[in-house]
Amino acid sequence: MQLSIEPNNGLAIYDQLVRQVKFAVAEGVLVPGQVIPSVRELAKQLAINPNTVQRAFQQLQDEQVLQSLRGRGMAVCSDAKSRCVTDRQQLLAERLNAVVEEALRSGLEPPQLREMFESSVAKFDRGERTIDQPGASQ
Amino acid sequence: MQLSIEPNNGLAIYDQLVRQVKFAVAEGVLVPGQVIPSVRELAKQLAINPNTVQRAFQQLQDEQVLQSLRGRGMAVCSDAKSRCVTDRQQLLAERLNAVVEEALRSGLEPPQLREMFESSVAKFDRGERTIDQPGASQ
Amino acid sequence: MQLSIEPNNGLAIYDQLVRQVKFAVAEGVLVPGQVIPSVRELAKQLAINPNTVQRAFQQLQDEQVLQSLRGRGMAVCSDAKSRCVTDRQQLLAERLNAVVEEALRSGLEPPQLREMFESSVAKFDRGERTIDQPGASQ
Amino acid sequence: MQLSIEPNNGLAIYDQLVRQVKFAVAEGVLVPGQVIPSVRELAKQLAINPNTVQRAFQQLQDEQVLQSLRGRGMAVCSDAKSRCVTDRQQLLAERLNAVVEEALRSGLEPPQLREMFESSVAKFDRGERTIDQPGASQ
DNA sequence: GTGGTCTAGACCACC
DNA sequence: GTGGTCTAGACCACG
Repeated sequence: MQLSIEPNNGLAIYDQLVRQVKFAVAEGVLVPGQVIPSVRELAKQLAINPNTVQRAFQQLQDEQVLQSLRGRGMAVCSDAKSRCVTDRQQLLAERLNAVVEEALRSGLEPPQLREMFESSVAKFDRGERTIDQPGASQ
Repeated sequence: MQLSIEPNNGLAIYDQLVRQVKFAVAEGVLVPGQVIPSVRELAKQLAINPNTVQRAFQQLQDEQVLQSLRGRGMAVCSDAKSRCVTDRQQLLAERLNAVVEEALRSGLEPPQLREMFESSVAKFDRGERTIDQPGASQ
Repeated sequence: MQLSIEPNNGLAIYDQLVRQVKFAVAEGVLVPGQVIPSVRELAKQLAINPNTVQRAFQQLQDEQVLQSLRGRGMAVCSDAKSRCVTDRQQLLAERLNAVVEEALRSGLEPPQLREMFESSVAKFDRGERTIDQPGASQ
Repeated sequence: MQLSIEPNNGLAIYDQLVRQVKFAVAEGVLVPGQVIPSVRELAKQLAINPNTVQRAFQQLQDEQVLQSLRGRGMAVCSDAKSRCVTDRQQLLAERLNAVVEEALRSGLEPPQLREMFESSVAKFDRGERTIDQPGASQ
């Protein structure tokens, strides 16, 4: 698993962790049953406070994405994948809706908005990404 | 001018005000030179603290959208409109970019994303909006 | 007498008036005994609030630069000139002192400061002034 | 870091703080990356309201002199020094220009002004300062 | 009346 | 512990 945090991007660090873990599960990078690195391990690796990792794990446990295996660590819940997939879909849909609504309400015409949208897709295709994701193109 | 604040939507109140004023200027609801309602007036009208309004106005002054006329009130800067228009365009583009990038990075294929996008546009066209805009549906 | 006000230069309007009148007296543009334009006249001419002019005159009266002649208007006090001259000198000296002190305290060396000073003098000589003063160069 | 505020000197307290912090960065008293005392700490130390300190810090953040490290404090931006140095130079130049211009416009002749200037420099050299600077006389 | 500043005290999210 | 936001109420300078 490859996690990365961006301080000061407006999102809380623990929130970035929660989202990234969910995404990893949704995409199959993390499979149900798999034991993930310990709190201390991750904290050291990401150079953040262990409390912050702990908080993210707590939330993931509350949402039944992770479960604690006594003495062995945290593992991905067996039924987490479907939950994460739909979670992500819904989250994306909501955000997309919000942006589209604001754009149209502010007077932008659908054709212009469509153009902006296609431009964003094209920009991604050209490999302009804010965060590198090695191997993501395969 | 019709301002409205939504508490607890994640955005600070003063930030909501800043954005709404900028949008109003961008759309011509507020025209350059126009003197806007006083701090106390707006605070009473929106049922928030005058300091909060003051803070928003301060930021708008820093960004050269408003200017203070000593003893007379706050007025829209003469060259504020173009600034606000480009501001809004850029802000929307950034948010759209972010959503698109996240969607594609998480494995969604462009065709599916396009479908979601069109669905959002259609939903808006059908008049499903979080905030009513009287008469906007025709 | 030629007065001019610059709104929003940080200085209060009534203060600008006070200073300009004092300067005019110091330079002999206004001579002792001379009756100056009425409050209403000046207010209309400068497009400012009569209250503001009144306030400036009040202060000038307090400082014995102007005196009210019942039914005739405000006139320059007979002994105002010397007072205004020294006033101005002292004011300038204080401000110059303050700038020099801050510059030197912040580590700037006297030669460099001298250079800045001469550059300012030269800039003025070249006619680069923030406020036009027609005929001032003769 | 040694900050001090002078109430009622015409400048707002938060503005005095902003300037002093910038100066401290410009002179290297505060170095990039350094975490400065907390809002509450400074407020207690200077006997002013935490909100006032917070306001100054907010402005310094807007000007990219400080950055907030969530939960850890405020730190000097890595590229703040050069910005602060030029800021200060420019500010001093502007003030010097203003004084020189006013002096010359009011009829003072360059030689006399030069004399006043040298007198200010000499006064500083003799150690007459409004604020003590221990050891600065050597 | 207007904006600008400051204080006091509270609550929140984050580390 | 940290910074960030908000409220309540006060005082000032200005027009």
